[in-house]
Amino acid sequence: MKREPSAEEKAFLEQYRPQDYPRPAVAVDLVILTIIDAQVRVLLVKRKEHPFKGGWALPGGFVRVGSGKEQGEDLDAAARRELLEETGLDPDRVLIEQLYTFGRAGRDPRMRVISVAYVALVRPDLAPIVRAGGDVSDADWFSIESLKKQELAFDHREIVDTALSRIRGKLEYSNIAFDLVPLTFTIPELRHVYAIVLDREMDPGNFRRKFNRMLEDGVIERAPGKRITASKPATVYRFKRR
Amino acid sequence: MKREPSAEEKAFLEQYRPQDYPRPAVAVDLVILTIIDAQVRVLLVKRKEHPFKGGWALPGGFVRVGSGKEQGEDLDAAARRELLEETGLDPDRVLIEQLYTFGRAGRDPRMRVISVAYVALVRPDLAPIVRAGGDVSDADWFSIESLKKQELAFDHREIVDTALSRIRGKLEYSNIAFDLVPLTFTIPELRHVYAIVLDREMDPGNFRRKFNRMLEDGVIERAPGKRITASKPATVYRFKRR
DNA sequence: ATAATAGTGTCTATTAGACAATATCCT
DNA sequence: AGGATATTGTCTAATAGACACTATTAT
Repeated sequence: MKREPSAEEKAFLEQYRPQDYPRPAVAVDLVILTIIDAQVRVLLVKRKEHPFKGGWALPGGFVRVGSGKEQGEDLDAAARRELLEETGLDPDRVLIEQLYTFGRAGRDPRMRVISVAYVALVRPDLAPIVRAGGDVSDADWFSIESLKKQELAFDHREIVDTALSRIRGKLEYSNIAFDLVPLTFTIPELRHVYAIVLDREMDPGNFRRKFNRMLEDGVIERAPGKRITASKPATVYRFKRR
Repeated sequence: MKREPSAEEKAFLEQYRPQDYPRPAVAVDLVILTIIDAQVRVLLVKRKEHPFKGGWALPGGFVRVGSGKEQGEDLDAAARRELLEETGLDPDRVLIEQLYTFGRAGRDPRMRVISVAYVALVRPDLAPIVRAGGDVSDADWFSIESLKKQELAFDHREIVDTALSRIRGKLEYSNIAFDLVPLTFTIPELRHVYAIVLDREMDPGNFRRKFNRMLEDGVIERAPGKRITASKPATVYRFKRR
């Protein structure tokens, strides 16, 4: 929106003082997903402070809001900053997108907190470096399965569920699967990702046919080499982009 | 999340005082859509105050945040309240759902405002009563076409575009079309809604076949009477729910 | 040689789309 | 009777799923 404010409007803005109606705190929370040991995993951090001290929660933090002309950081920037801070991962190498905004009154007992949730997909070859960043005991990749028996802080379970449902939906009609697989991959490996995320077997033949259409569309291309497996080696491909 | 805080945590909460880091204002903005005169229309209101005084903007307002134990209203509640206040429409009779959260720094020149945008679909038979609520000159249904030449306040054009793109997408795989049509409708009427929203003609025969599957699935049912038209009258149906 | 799985082929059912043909009502 | 459009029918192409079959490698 590029426009030139009128003189009158400029004057208004000069003398404008925000009313002190109570304002909520605004946070970004991240659902950082990857695949480790054939399981979908979400990164959780152990809370150091009340409330839910010692409990597991999604990584996140408050959005930086400046004062005066400096209004602070964009929401996306806050999400990317948190990703970097909490995992050490380069936000440019990770798919990160806004998920949904959770703002139920009382979701944080301290005060009114509105949380803009983001989902991030981390390629499994990048996931191991995450631990290196912080104290191992303070962050861990929880499998979705184990989450069923794990209590989460705040409404973070609901946020995780929303994220999974979103990712499962997008798997059908988008290319996000390529963000859950190393830079080069075989068709069976990609198929496993689908099977793991959707939690159902995919027919190898039918999957390959779908995949071949992507090849024809130029979305992916062959990469050099073959992947050695316990049986017949598989052709290696790579996604075109990045 | 139902849980019993420990005594220590209770003590923590008792003495907790929110830090006075600057906080953003949080608003809900509504993209209220309907169909009038065979055009998709969005409800805009004329701004009474700076900035953008006299300009057209999406209806909306700040989320009510309490202080202390009273944390105020949920985001959905705020959206429903604004809908009622700005249009007089019963939120229970209107499809309303969260769209996306816009929080770019500088999007409001006064101060940092994070806007949780909602989309609402108003059945065309309910749309006329909207005017009655407020001053006619202060609110109007703008056709999408006319919006191209109409400047909007803040980043509201981006919000409207996001809403339209969302609605167009959902038209393909959900039942939202029934929220853009009167309680009873004919197949051609429903087809016109698709054609208007997607901005392309729909083949009458093919559309009917898709529609017949909904009939078989029990999503819709025949309603009494026939719709008299300029030519052959059409069978009347109704959506099963509400 | 055998196990395992990569990769191909075939058949069926479903759905979208183009388009022709018929039915029914208003004027 | 004629115009308009609701409604039905037909054909083709694209896609998904079930499943049989062949190919190639490690062991």
